[in-house]
Amino acid sequence: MTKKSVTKPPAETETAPRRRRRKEARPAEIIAAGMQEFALRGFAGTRLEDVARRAGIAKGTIYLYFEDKESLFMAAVRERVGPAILEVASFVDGFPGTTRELLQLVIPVLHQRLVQSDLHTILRIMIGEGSTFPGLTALYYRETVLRGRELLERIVARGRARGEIRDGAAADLPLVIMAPAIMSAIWQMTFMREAPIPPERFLAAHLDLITEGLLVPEAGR
Amino acid sequence: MTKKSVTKPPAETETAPRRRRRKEARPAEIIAAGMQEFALRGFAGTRLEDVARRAGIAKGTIYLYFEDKESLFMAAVRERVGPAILEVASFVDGFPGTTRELLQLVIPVLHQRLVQSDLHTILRIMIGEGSTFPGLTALYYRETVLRGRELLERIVARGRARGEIRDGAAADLPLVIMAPAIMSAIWQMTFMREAPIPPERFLAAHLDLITEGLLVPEAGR
DNA sequence: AGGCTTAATGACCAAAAAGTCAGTTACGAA
DNA sequence: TTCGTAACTGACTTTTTGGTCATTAAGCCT
Repeated sequence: MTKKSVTKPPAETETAPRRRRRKEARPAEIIAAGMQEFALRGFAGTRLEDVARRAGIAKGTIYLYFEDKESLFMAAVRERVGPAILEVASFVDGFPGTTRELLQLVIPVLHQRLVQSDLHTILRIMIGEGSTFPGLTALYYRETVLRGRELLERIVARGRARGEIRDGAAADLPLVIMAPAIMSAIWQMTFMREAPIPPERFLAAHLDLITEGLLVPEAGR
Repeated sequence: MTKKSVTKPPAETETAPRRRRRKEARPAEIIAAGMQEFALRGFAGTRLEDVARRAGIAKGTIYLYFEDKESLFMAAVRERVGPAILEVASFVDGFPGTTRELLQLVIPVLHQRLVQSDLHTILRIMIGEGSTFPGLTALYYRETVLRGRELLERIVARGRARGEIRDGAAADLPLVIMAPAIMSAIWQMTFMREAPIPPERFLAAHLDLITEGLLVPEAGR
């Protein structure tokens, strides 16, 4: 092996240039490729080399657009997560029906957004590696979790005002309303292989648990 | 720097020997130190060097007792998780009271075991890095998750037989019963810093949601 | 006290992957 | 057509860390 900083001899049909200059399109492509690799290997486990290959560029190009690996991930959070929450929030205000109907509308969307899409990837990375990267966690909390909490709180406040939601510890921590959706996302990512449970079953159980509770109304007190 | 494979010159007060031979105590100590580091940095992020320092030994000593990093983690799962589940399972059989009473007894224990103790560390690593290490996931599913599912299924079957649990999608997927506990564990590990919510609030909301449901019994249908 | 077994050590090795930069080339402007 | 800019490349450097092994010494046995 005596080659040393020698570039490859092209010598082939020069139909399409091997390189393209596409300053505008690159960032989005790199983010997309990054999310796919992050989903596969987690944050620490992802090699920028692989992200580059998936995006069809060289590793160095990534550093043209992003400071480092962490910046890339943060950019992904910003681009993907923001819109999802806003979309759900929009139809809570001014919804005409009962709380039951509202929940039956919102919870499926929650599942769809959390289990489908890239959101579950981000969720997984936050859980698994958040403590190693406090900056990521803070950003994710502000941009996603906090908005989600506000949304749920608005639903509960509305339901209470209409006399449709019981006072009690559950209503005091609206966050728990979405616990089954989170569990579903975790299950799909983690134990799908060992014991497949379709997301629809989680969704059905979720709706049933929240709207009806587990026990028969009159049983024991 | 000209030292080369030269050991340090002791030349100090020879009160206690710097090394001890303690074949029996080491494994447990290494596991304990490992769990602490895993909790702090995740699986991939943990340096065996740090585990060794925490255990007060040299890195090489770890390899005297464990094949590699993965074996160490697996040993930790086996040692910690097994007993916890069995303990809970024991008082479900032959419990005399109502399902409501049983849940009010079981769910707090679930929280305690999941949020306190090392269990939440293992949970976090499974979620975050399980897909990178399928062997770990399979072991964890067999030793923990499956046993937990069986436990919940037994509770639901018992409650149905006594006419205390409603038929419905929630009862068909007993797994969802523990969703709020998992959410609590995740919250403590991940967003504690951003927005502290004490585990007791999750526990209270959990009990309330499972036993009473969210909506007022008669509202809208 | 001397010898022997083996637990324990930590310098070292090799692999992997993040990050750098001198050189290459697409492509718009002159 | 030529030229200059800067997008792009990928070999190289650096850092990090899992895993090895020759050497040391604790502690038992005789």
